[in-house]
Amino acid sequence: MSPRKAAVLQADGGDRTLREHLIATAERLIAEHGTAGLTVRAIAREARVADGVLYNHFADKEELLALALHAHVRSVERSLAEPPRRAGEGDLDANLRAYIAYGVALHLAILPAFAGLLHQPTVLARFAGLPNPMAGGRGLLDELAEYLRAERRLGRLAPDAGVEAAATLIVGACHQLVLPRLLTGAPASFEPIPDDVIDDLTQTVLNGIALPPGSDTSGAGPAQPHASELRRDQ
Amino acid sequence: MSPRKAAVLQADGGDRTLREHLIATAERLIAEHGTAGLTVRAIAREARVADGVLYNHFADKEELLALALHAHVRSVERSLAEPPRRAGEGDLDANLRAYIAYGVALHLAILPAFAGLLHQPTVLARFAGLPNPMAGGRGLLDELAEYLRAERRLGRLAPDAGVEAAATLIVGACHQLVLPRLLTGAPASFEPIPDDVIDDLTQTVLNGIALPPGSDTSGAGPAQPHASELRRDQ
Amino acid sequence: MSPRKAAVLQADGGDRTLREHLIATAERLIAEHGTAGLTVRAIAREARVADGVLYNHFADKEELLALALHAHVRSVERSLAEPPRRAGEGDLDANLRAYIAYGVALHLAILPAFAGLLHQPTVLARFAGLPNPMAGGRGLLDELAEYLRAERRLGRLAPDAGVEAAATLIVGACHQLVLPRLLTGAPASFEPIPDDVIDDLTQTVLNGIALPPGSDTSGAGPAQPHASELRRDQ
Amino acid sequence: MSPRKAAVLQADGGDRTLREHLIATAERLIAEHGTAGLTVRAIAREARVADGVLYNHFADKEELLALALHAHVRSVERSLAEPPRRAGEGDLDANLRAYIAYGVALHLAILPAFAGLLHQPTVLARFAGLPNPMAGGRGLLDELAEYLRAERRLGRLAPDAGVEAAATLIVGACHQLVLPRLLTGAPASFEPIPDDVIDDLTQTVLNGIALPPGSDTSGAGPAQPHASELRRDQ
DNA sequence: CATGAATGAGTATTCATTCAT
DNA sequence: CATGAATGAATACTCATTCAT
Repeated sequence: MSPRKAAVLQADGGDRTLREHLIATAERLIAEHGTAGLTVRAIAREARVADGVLYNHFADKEELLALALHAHVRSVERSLAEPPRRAGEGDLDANLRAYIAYGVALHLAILPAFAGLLHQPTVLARFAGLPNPMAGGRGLLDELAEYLRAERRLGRLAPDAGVEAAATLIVGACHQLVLPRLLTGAPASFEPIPDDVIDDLTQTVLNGIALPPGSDTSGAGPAQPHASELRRDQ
Repeated sequence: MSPRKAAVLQADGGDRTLREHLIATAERLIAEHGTAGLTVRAIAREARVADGVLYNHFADKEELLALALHAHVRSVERSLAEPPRRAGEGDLDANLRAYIAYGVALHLAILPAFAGLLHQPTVLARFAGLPNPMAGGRGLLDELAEYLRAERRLGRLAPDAGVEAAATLIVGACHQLVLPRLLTGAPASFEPIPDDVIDDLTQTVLNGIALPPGSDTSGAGPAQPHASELRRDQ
Repeated sequence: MSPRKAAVLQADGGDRTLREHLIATAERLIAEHGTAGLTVRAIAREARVADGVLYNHFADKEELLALALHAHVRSVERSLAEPPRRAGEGDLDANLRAYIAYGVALHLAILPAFAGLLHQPTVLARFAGLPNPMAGGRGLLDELAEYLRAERRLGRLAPDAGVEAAATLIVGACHQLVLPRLLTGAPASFEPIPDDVIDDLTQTVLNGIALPPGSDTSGAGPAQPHASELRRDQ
Repeated sequence: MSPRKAAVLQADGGDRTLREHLIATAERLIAEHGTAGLTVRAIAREARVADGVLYNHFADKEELLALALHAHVRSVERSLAEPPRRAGEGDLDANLRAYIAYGVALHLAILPAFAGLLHQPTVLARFAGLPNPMAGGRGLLDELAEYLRAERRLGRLAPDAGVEAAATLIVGACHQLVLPRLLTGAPASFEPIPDDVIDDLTQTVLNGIALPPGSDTSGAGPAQPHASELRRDQ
């Protein structure tokens, strides 16, 4: 008399609801092929489940997609070595490098999934409504800014360091390293970003590109105020 | 002797070809709603023209899209104050700010248009075949890197400045400032980025966030080598 | 547990699948109007069914056409008295007549269906892939030639009889009797070929048209070698 | 003040009307690629003439096609060595062979053109209304029958020869030799029919395939009346 | 509550025909 | 009378969604 269970779940341990099974299946398809061109039928077939079952558990395709996207992001986050959350520990330099590596890996895994949804505001809105909406760049950005703020508080960064700007630069660089690949190649099988590129980004953010203090281009005093004198005081 | 003219062109000034009219219409639709979900019929209806007329002027939808995209990019570029191409002129600080402002505005206007095409490589390929394929991020990146390299050559930047990294950071930041908006709203409704955000980015790239030379957090010597000593020599 | 059933099937006896219903409908349309100009929508409308339903049961239009064509050919074959397959039995004369009658009736019913496909080789290829690909003329030709060869082996035909030629003549005559009708009317309105036409063909193939042996037109010897002396030995 | 002339005609000698030019162009296209898939635009482009000009000279596409088809048939006829029209002259044998060769060549050139029209009754009706509608098999059939009738009258054929049947068999064989090629291969570049195939057909029609007079299969008298005794008298 | 066939609006593209110039 | 761009109905096919079983 209890409600029928989908065959595919009986084959399983049986401790997963069909709803969860569908989300997991959609998540896997999103991870493998991105969101674009993903049809309801493909999900149902991959889940070894009837087409219409989706509508017993979700309002529509968009709700399922939002949930699957969410699950995808969370599982990507889980699979990556977390960037250092505690300021003051370890090498500042290495910590920053870890953030960059993390951001690149995160975007590499997540951006393709979002690419197909940019014109589906309802999916994104639903996604935003879910707990832990860390993805999309915003979450990482805030976390990094917070970390940098803490480091600044601890005196490991310049007291006038533009931490929000630095966070934007770093997370943005992660996008920039990933985007060109999305425009040209297959979603999977991307080669890793070379270490020296990440090193250069780290050092450049730390030190900037202005002339070092005391240098002189003309021999007759600085033609322009030294960068360190410009800091925040413009 | 001349063939019939489309009704919509007679109502107009009348000196525009239907081909131009169609490109302009598609361009407007792209600017307003992005490329994704843009149908041939929507373009024809918006242009107040029969469905099939498109194929009298373009090989297929993709050709029209590529041309409209191109027109969109060019008109955006035309509407923006160009960044300084000549190194050594003007304020380095102001030049960088101009680049950032330009990049942000460019991406703000252009990214939504490209977003829908991430999975239609053929349109992108056709677009790349058109003259002035500067957009897409790549062009700006190279141009900025080249500018920075020239400034470094002129001695207006640190001799060991990571110009490629800086370019990546800056262009990436432009993406980062725009991407979150893509996930929430319609392209047409995007507001400009505040000036102080751009200023902060500029200063941070120029000066970095490391502790200034000579500063000391513990009074017992630097716990870690000073940033300027790390430069390129690790 | 079972999914919905098409409304049109409920009105029917109800024991037919929609797939069968679609094939039968297409078959009827082919029988009535031939294959050419037959659209997917026409089939769906005639079957009182939604447009897209076709693609739940067939890969594409061509598969349905090939199957309907196949069904048409089989039902025509079933409706016709089969020609004698065993040589040596019955009247040679009557056997031949039966072959001709069969061929004419077959072509009369089948040629219009194939006519529209002369330039759609893919449908023909799929059709050829189905079991019992006897139609199209080739099958009947081979079968008839084989039958005649057997009769010759049994001594019921002249030892030098041109059985392949005879088969070509007979099957060709079947075409010839049908083709002119294709050019003028609708397939459904074709009337059967009169019996005496078939008789004449039979006798002419059996006996030829040359002068009988021993006859003489001029009284001064044959102006040309007698036909029977020409047999195969020229 | 005289009506404008199409540019393409001025380049010509100028003694051809545009109507004739269009018919000739369509004829050439039909000869090269058949009737199927032949578009009005293709004809106009090939004729180097505006699309709409067709409708100044013909009621519609179908009228032009019927006329072009007619012209095609006539020009094919003109290009072929005519079969012997005069009975009593030459070798009967050779004459028949010439008819077969003619029929095969005629059908090879003409059938592809008709293939695409089998479902356009209006084109065919218009074609039938034109003078000299010899094609389609009917014309050749009648001519051959008439020739055979004359030979019979002259005593060069059996007095009870089934000339209509023989004509049907021969013309039909011509179809049969051509049709299989149409179903499988490219319209052009067909290899010629081997001479011995034509010889066999000729001899078989002349002599039939029945047992020769006086032969006996069982030694106990003919199991069935001899073919020559069956002639016309059943 | 699962099933999966049925639905039908929607997609890009073609092409005979019209008609202002 | 020629022009050739404009027209729009038609084509095969897709896919999110529904619903009787």
